[in-house]
Amino acid sequence: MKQMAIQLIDEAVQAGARYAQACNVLGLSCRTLRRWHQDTDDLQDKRGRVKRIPSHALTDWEKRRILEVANQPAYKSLPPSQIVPKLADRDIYIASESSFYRVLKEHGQNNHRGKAQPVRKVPKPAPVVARAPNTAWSWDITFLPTQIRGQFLRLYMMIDVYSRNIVGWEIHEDERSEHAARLMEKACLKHQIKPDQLILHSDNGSPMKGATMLATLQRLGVVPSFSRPSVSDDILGGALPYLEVRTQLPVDSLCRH
DNA sequence: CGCTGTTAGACACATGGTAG
DNA sequence: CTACCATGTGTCTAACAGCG
Repeated sequence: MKQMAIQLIDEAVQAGARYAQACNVLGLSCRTLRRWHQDTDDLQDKRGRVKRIPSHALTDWEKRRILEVANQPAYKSLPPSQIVPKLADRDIYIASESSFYRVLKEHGQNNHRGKAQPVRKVPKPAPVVARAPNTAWSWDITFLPTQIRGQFLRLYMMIDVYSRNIVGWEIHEDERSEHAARLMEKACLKHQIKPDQLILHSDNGSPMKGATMLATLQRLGVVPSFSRPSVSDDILGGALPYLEVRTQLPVDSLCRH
């Protein structure tokens, strides 16, 4: 390609054309042509070559060494973030933590070598929006200290998410799905909840998910909703709450309860 | 609730190449 | 010589889920 361009331009110049004009026709600068003339032994176009390996790239030997070390019994169950410092303690440096990750990934060996489970993408559910009173309730059990050290009572409390009104509460000595079911029944009766009117949100405690409670909810036509595992702000006030509140009430009226 | 392990991405830097 | 681009490496950080 280069050789052909040089030949074409030379022929044009011999025929009386100017270098600049001739180069322009081919879309080349004069400097490029002069460099090509100086460098006639290497006329290969080096642009866009697929593989250009920097001089500081890891060598095959270094990559093999990374795999070798990572597969040694002492290191085979450790992540690069631990292998690299352990090697450093022995005055050995092969490559950085990131390079270890890259090389292991390249060879399909980066499969959560440590104790932690791989990160799983849990899709965020569409938020439940409370736009009116008695459309979404939330409930939980709170430990109440007694005068006897180490002994606690349990406060079962349900609030209406929209108005923050306490819709029902009871105190018991233990955590049981039966207590929760009875409280739910009383609250629904008191507030005249109709089937399919209400969503009840809670965390994932055993009384919340107990068979008695779930059966009661089903009988009352209340839709159960649970926080996602390991997500602590799914109920109220979190940055991305599972349960959102659209309330028009003044703040001081909310604080009165 | 705070820490840990893992991963992806942003960024800086070095190197090697072309274009002007 | 400078500007610019592509690529590889190292460092740091944020995000996320799991764990104690």
